Amino acid sequence: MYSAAVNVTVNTDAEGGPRAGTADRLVEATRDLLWERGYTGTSPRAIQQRAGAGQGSMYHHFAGKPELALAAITRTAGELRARADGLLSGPGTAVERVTAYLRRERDVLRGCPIGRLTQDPDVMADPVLRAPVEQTLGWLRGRLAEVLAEGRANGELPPSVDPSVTAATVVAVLQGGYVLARAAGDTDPFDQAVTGLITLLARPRPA
Amino acid sequence: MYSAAVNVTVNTDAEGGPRAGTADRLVEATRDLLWERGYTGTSPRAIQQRAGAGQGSMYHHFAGKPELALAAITRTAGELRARADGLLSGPGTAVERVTAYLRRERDVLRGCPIGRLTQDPDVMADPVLRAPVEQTLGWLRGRLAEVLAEGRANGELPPSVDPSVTAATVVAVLQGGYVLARAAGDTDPFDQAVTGLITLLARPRPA
DNA sequence: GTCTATACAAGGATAGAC
DNA sequence: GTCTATCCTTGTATAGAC
Repeated sequence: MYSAAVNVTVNTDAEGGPRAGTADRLVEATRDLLWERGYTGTSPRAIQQRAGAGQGSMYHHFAGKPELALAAITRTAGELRARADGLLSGPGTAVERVTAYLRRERDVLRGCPIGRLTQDPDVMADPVLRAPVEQTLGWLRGRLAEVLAEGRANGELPPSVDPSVTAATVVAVLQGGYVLARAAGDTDPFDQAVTGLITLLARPRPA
Repeated sequence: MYSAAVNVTVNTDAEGGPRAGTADRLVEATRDLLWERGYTGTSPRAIQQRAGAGQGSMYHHFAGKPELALAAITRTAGELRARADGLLSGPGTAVERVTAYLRRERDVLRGCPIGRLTQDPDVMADPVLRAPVEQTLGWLRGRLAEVLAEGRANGELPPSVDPSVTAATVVAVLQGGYVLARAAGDTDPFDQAVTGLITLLARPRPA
């Protein structure tokens, strides 16, 4: 079994930066590769090459591929959560904050680094690797539901808009928007999906 | 280069059925494995075992993994399109047909067999394999846009509902719903995402 | 901590017998 | 058409020297 904690030399440089320690560089390389190629498509060799580390070095810092993946996924999940919370807990009305989150700048054609893991059977089959994926997306739906509930409470949104249900719709539009954009090789479908949702959400209530 | 045409012995049995020809069984096995494990995660060996065919047999019928994958993807794309069109061109008002399509029975936890290929870098990197993915999802958006345009024309939907834009939203909710369901290990988030969308779509227009 | 050597299964395919 | 033998590369890791 491998644990969530990773031994990383204390390092004042930014994570993964040019002067980062070897362990950090390995984690950053793994993050990139998981995002691009998924778990199955990512080999230890490829990680080592991208990190500029040797075989022995990698296995000194990490027990193997699953442990490295866990470190990578955990770090990515933390960042995703922090950025989402920054916008959803920021200034503005409820609908404005949800809109800001939907419209925030994204690397659309690369897709969601957490959502994509959902398609990786080896990740989903391993409870340890799966947990951060499940938790992150679960948290996001919950946080969005809170904001939507605010909006309903203060009359921005009609009573027909169930917060939990609508939160699922919002996250689904993002995750699905990535799929459409990648299929089309173009960010347009993503932007359209988001625009369509915002239009439906912001439509003035029936008098 | 491999082509889209596949030599399949004329066979009165259902495709992939118990008495299907070897070529058909290979294609069916490939379809299953692509759906479950993606392109990178699917080996020729695994295909042969699932199809009950030997090495030599497989390479007699197909030039290699990419050609098999193309046959599998093409068949899956055709089925997806036929089923969607059946509902979208069926009876009922525009909103009813879109709702019927959204609510149709699905193997939610397995996800979309076409959408998932979007996450496979080796598929997306190959124009031949990529084309059916791009076309199928593009066609679906277009067909939905037509139905939504009908709905707007006859007053079911308000003028604010742009058909193309909303079609992207509809497909995104489905594709993203799969992601959420798989992450949660539960079909609920999918159903919620769909319900949320239908609620927003069917909301009576402001007087 | 990092390097090199070694190991062995699996991926992906070809050759030629039957 | 199908089977077996063979081939080379890559995936994933261990062992031990430096």
